[in-house]
Parts: sequence; structure tokens; C-alpha cells
Amino acid sequence: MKFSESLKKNADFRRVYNKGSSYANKFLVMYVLNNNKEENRLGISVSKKVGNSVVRHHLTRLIRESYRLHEDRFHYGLDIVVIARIHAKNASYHEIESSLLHLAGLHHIISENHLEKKMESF
RNA sequence: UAAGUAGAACAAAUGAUCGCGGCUGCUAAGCCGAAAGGCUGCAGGUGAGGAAAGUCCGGGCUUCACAGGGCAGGAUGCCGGAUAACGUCCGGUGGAGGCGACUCCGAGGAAAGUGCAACAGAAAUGUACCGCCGGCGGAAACGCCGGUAAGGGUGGAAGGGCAGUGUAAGAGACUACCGCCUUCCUGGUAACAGGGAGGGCAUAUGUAAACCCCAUCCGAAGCAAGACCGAGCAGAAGCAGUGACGUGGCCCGCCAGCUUCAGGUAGGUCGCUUGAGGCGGCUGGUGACAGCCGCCGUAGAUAGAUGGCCAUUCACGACAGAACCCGGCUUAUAGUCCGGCUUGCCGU
Repeated sequence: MKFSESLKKNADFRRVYNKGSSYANKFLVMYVLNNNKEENRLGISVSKKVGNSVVRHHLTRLIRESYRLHEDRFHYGLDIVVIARIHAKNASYHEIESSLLHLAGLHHIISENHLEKKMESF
């Protein structure tokens, strides 16, 4: 991804959980925290409760792909952690994508223009 | 053609497009760097399984330990072979099931010892409840004493089986056949099979997935193994006597500075994929497999790459994701497909 890295350390995850703000919908939970850097860092977490290894891998790929395709619309300087909920097990790419954008809108970390266009299209 | 039986192969496909990880290349591609190299870009090609799973066995590899032997502990358990090795595989033997193809077996020892065996039953290792027979007593009913494991009853199991002789009634007491045990002969590498002779069964039930006995095997931990490089912080030694402090100077102390050293944290590199490799052929072997020849090059991530979207097609897609590597076992699984074999039916 051009403008982003992945969030790796357990300590980084903990900092985002403790200090970041969170919103949730049916499929996902999103934590966001400023990291004072030039780029975003994305962490994806899928619990074993959601499914076996294949299911969990597939979900992380869907979430990463959703973020990748809308990366240029996100504000930068953020640590973002996305957690897949159990209902996400059978979700399609489009459901995950709209779910991610919805949460980003609630956090006000996505560019307004695009969001408005998105809203108008509904 | 139907039913069955054992085995082999596959695991939605194609195209376009946006991405990700290795690899290779780029008529001197760009940037950084003294270089080694790093980052970026472009192009090409490549990128999960039959079980990648469970982590139940076996081996390679690595580090540590190690004179030899024993004990303890664990594993295996008909015989022979294959193999790096195995608890795997192949071929046999014996037993069980099936008309058959074929399938199944935790298949050493209970005549070394110990333990356990509910309930029932007279009695569970050494026994007489009923019954049968004999003797004595009695008018009789019956009682007492003795013999008896053929019959009844209980039980998973009652002391070789079955038929006869025999007897008061019975009994391997005796006899035939079968079983068992000992021993000999023949065949077989062996398990074992066939046959002869003898014993006369006090060897007397089951359980060894109870202890145990016998034979064979096993050093321990694992790639987060391990090897190398190595910031920073703290440490040691040295240098310069430069800067700050100890009221100015010198010395000295201390902090900062520079150099070197060991240590090894964060981090990085290697280990990391050419290997008991795959495919085909020939030869040997009943077979597992082995030998020879030819061809192929086939993931290597490191918080972890193989995905998204669109179109078309179909039977509408199961179980499921490499993490050092192999050989097995076990468990999960939508379906597709191939040729063997068996039994039945129909036709020639």
C-alpha cells in the first residue's frame, strides 16, 4: 500500500485499544488514534471465534483490500485497528467495504467530498 | 446390465483488470552511498493441500550430554521380508466373517508368582443342594452314616468332549474317535502344517487394555533448534588535556567528548529449501521395493505473500491455508472420473 504500513506490535495494538476512540456496526469494530506520523498504520484483528484459518485469512484480505482501494480518501497520521465481528463470517466484499466506509465516516477520518458523493448515490 | 468389492487419479474452468511475496532481467533505468549494498520503478516468470489439519509414531538436521555395563521408566509383541527408520508397508501362518471377490484380528506367556471375579449357586479351587446307590434305625413318613460329578438347578465359567464297557450307583477306572500335553519323523528360512509313538489329563475357569514374566528397541531437547553480525543504554581500559562544575591558576575529582574492548538487548543476515525429490522407461522381485538410463526444475512468507472486482460457462463448488524437511498413521470432505475383480440376470 502506497501511503500505509501494517500495525505489527502487540504494544501498538494495546495503545490504540486503550487511548483510541471506537465505533462499531454489524460486521466491524474500528479503533482510531493519532500517531503523529506522515502515514497511516492499519491493524486487522480476527478472533478464532469467527472461524477457521481459511475464513480468518479471507476476512483480513477483504478488509485490507477495502482499505487499499479507498486509501487516498483517508486522512493520514492515524493508527487504525479494525476488528471483524462474528457476523462478518459470511459477508461479501461489498458488505465489508461499505461497512468500513461507514465507520470511517463516523470517525470523520475520510475526505468529505467523497463521502457526500457516496451519500448522494444512496 | 444390476448389486457388490478392493484400488488409482482430480479437487470448478477461462479471460480482462487492480493489488501482494520471492526470483530473474533492465542496449550504463532512477535516487542514496567511498564501496559493499539499500530504496524505488519497469518487464518477465512464479507462488498452498490431499489432507497443508490432529501433533499420534519414525527418521534427517542442530545444540547439549556421553568409558563400559546395570537399574528405573517407556514402547513394541505370530513368522519372514522391505526401509534411513517405524507402532508403517508387503508376503505368508493361524483364527473370525462372507455364496464369492474380499474383509477383520491388541495374534508372546495363565503347567513362575501375586491380585481380582458383583449377583446367583451347596460349592469359584478344591465342592454333595436336589438326585442316584449302599448300609443302619424305623410299621411307615423319614432320619443318620457313607459312596457318587452320569442327570437337574445357578452362573460368563462347574474341572476334557462324545459313545460304549463297567458298576450297588458312578468315575479316563478301561476302550474307540476327537482335543490337550510330551516326544520323534517329514515338508517349510520361519510362524506352522502333515504323520507316528507315548501319557491318561491333579495340567484342570476367566482376566496379562491387572501387577508381572520373557524377547527386542529407546541419551535429552527442539528451527522460538542453532550459527553469524549487531545499534542504544549501562560497563571496562585508554586518549586528549579541549568544554562545563568544584570561587581564579596548576594538580586532582567529576560530567560531557573521542578511540578500543568484551558482552550480547532491539534489530538484521543465514539456517530456508536439490530432497531418503518428481515423472517416464528398462531390468530383478509374487510384492513392499531396489538398480540402471533419460527428462524436469516445482512456494519459501516472518505478525506472516497467493486476494478483490468484472464477464462467460458448468455438475453452482466439500473439508480446509505452507511456517525446517521427509516417511507413515488418524480424523474431515461437495462431487467427478478410470480401469481390475466377484456374484446374478439378459444376449451371442
